[in-house]
Amino acid sequence: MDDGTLSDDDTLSRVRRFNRTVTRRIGALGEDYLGTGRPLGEARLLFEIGKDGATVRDLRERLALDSGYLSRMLRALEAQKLITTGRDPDDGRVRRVTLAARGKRAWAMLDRRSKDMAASLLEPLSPAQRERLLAAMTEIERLFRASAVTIEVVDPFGQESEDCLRAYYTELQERFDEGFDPQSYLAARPDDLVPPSGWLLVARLDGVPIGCGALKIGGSGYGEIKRMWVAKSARGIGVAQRLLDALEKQARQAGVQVVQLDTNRKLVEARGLYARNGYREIPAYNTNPYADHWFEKRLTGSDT
Amino acid sequence: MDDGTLSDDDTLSRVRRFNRTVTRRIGALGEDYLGTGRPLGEARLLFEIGKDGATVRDLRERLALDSGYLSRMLRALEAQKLITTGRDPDDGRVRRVTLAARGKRAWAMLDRRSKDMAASLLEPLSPAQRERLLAAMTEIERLFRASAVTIEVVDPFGQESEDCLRAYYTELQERFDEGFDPQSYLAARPDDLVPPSGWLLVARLDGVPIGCGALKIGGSGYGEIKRMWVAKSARGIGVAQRLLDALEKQARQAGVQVVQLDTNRKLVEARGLYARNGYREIPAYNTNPYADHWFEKRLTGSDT
DNA sequence: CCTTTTGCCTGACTAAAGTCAGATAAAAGA
DNA sequence: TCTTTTATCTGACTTTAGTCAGGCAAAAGG
Repeated sequence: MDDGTLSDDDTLSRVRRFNRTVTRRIGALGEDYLGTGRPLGEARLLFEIGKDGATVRDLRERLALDSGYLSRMLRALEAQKLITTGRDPDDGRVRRVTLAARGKRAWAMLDRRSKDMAASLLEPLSPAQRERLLAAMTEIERLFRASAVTIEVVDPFGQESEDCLRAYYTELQERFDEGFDPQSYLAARPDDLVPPSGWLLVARLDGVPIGCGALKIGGSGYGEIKRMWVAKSARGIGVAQRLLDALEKQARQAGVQVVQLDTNRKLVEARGLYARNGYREIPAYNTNPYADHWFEKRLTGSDT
Repeated sequence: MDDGTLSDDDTLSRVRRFNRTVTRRIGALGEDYLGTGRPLGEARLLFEIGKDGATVRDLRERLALDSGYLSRMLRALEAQKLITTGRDPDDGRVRRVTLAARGKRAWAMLDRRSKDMAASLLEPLSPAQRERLLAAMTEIERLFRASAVTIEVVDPFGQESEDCLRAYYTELQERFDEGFDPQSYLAARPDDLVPPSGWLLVARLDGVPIGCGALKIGGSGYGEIKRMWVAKSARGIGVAQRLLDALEKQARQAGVQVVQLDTNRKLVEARGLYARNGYREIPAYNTNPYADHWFEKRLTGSDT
């Protein structure tokens, strides 16, 4: 439990300090936002509607606003002739909001201000400093994304499971030399992934599935890892590692002593991941036509 | 004017994206702040009062609040028995605010939440990722600080001028082998630094002077740079470079063709700065007892 | 000692932000 | 078809955040 790094007070205060610094800096910009003479709420709303317009439902979700409140603000914007609203052609309940000419101008002004603000942050810096700032920003964003990834057990019959599986198969199809035919593949059936005989984990970023991994319990202390997949857009931030950790933890809890898995020679990153995590290559333990390598790992004392 | 880097749309959108990402992440914390059931303003105030208490004047300054508004909030906290107030022993006009027992508990809770939040950001990351996150945060803070530094012409008879000069002299005293005695030093007199016969520039960070530099106009196209100083706490973020740039710009505008300056052998960074900026070492042009090196630079076509 | 200045407080406002309980109409489901 | 759900709107509120004009007392300056 005592993690050393996490309980380190200094580390935490570093993070808190960063928050303070950045909020102050960005708070100052927020005021600039207001510099348009419009209340912040309206400005944000206007900005969020964007050039292409949006549905009210979408806005409500994106800005996390009370539906009544949003409706009122929209009407205020309408009264100022900044937006026009109309029914959504596909669903008569949904309203579509579009920027009117004045609204487009207001939007452009907000956009300009936002750019100016960003520029004013860079302006006093030397080219070298700018480069370092951008690099650090990119790094922070990546790591914030990484930190926002959650892993959860899901129903293998659910929608998300299906979406992940389809994405997984599509990827295999693209990458395998021999192509990929789900029919001939030794897939785990959804029934095999219902606890306690198996688990399907999904990794999400902002609610959207971006990876999965499954554990199938076999006989006499054996377990098999299947369906390891991470969306291209979310690679390089340690999602696969976390999925693997979670699966192994789950396996341990289920009394599994040896975890096995197979993989294709084209999936190099996967092989690297398994090697890093102490998986040893073993002879084929199944006849999966798409498998070129078979691995196993003996799980030792629980470490959590 | 066309800077290339600054007008680069991609660079700006990078910055804006960072702002969005971070605000969202930190906005989520703001709500956590609220998770205490207290309005944000009160929570911030309570937090700012801190374990040691604070004077009302201090709070007003730190949180940039209207004095009436602050007073009202304090009264609200008092009504909730979170704080107690009393006169400042040194100045009967000033009021001191101290956390009462309940206030201390509330404060501890806010502190806990803030820590938890920071921890929850780190928790999903691997040790290597954590390290990189902290490094990037430190870098961003440094560069934000750098970007927040402003440079302005000030009155050489003013308070800030005096403060800077004293700090400058103290530093010289510490660093020169031979010590430093202002009396025997060939200082620029304040009168020499009043435009248009001279300029005194002060660099500020959050309103606090952290550096200065002066330009003294001599005869026949000559100018001399004096009083170059940057506070220890603000070194390594390019303040001296910016001061030098500003002084040279000022010199150009004043028709100066050659800038001269002297410096002591112990001020190595300064010598490096001048060398980097095209200053050539020349024979002694004065009899300053503390000078070991004399430099000059011929200013060419204006570049701004 | 008298005038200013400083620090804090009060009263009287306002605007922004947000909540909540229905009402209404379209779409989906049984 | 009838019910239920979903998407939005309206009206009636509250809370938060903030401004501004004085007012009073302590301290500082002359």
